[in-house]
Amino acid sequence: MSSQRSGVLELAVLGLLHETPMHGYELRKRLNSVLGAFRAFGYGSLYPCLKELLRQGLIAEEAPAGPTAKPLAGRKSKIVYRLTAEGKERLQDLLREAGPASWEDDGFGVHFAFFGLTRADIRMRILEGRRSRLEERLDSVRAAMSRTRERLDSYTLELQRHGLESVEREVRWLNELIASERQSGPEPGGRAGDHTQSGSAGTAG
Amino acid sequence: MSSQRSGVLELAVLGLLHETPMHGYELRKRLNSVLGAFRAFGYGSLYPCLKELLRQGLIAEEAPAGPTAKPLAGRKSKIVYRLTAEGKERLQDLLREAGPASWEDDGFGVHFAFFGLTRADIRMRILEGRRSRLEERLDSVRAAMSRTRERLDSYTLELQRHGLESVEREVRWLNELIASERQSGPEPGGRAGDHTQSGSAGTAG
DNA sequence: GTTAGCATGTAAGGAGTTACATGATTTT
DNA sequence: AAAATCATGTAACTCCTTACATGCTAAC
Repeated sequence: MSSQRSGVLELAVLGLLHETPMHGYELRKRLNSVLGAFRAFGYGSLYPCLKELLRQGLIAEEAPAGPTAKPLAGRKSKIVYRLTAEGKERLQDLLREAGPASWEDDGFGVHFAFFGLTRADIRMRILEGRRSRLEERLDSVRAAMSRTRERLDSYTLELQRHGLESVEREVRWLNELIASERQSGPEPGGRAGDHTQSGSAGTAG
Repeated sequence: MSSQRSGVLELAVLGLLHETPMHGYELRKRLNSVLGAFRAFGYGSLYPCLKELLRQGLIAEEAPAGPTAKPLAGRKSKIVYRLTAEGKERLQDLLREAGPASWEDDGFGVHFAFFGLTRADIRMRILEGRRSRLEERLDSVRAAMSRTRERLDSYTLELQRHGLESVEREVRWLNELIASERQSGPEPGGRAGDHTQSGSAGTAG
């Protein structure tokens, strides 16, 4: 029955509101701009999510700046949301989560979008996790392709070929990112702490 | 409450059973081999789907070959499914559907996997529909990127860049496929009819 | 003064996923 | 006869999508 417990949206909303307060409509545009090519949300997902985050006290309505700037007559105008202290904590928790969910397609994209707020060691774990996940996929597809060369017509083969190449391409991309991360913050001891950005998302192409 | 009305699974299952009868376990493996890198299903999706297709009379249990080859004592062994006449009709209907659903990520992949069973004119419409869809996406992402160059950190930018490149790559792939299709079957008049394969999924790289 | 776009929401439901439960068959 | 793996199934749940309903605000 609704409630939007977790999912990518929660992280995305908290992450965006961490930058600056915003109202829903604006949030949605920015959401689809940041997640860009690989994910899109509609209002039907966003507003229920905001409602739930509000209920949990992770976000709050911003007090309207000017003194009685339109005294909200029948209650229907822009509602600007901001992150609460609990919301910031929750965001940090989500950003520290480096489990399987962070290397599935959806989870990875959103986590990556907020790498700027993520600790270097977590970034590395997510990048490596994602890479293993993709390599598993490559293995199983390649295995399936060689198994008796299951009679496949040319279109199916072409689809497989293109799929494989896409995944291989992403693996190369991850390799570059990982190399670039190692350069900027080798994490010498068991260090853990500040999460200010330090990696520069390699222009290593 | 369940029922699996449409969705990609129905097409995929009917398409696979069109080649040859199979039981569920086998079907699932082949499913994940054909759809390979871009989609995977579990039993929790497949079996309810088979159940529903059975209910609709689109598939049927194959009569066990040998005479009373294990008289199915407590009913628990391999169940081989085959396509019925209605199932074949339904498959043809699905293969003729070239609407928005056929150029979204999921729908496109599955439709493409069965291009061998699809009429040439429909193939073309789907390829072109997919291409427009991706070009829309490119436009909106590029627009978002240039709009005041929304302050984005380096990771977000890197994500956008990689996303754009992936989509551009797919567009190029589609262009090659479309060119290759035009060569083999230019569809001279208002021709419509046979759906035997004739395109050869261009090795035009 | 009416179209167009900004802004907020809800109800119903689709399409799978997860976790579980269980039996049959082959391998060691 | 124990372990692995083949094989089938269900209940509960998740997360989002679609379609709808509404009102405000600026431009023409």
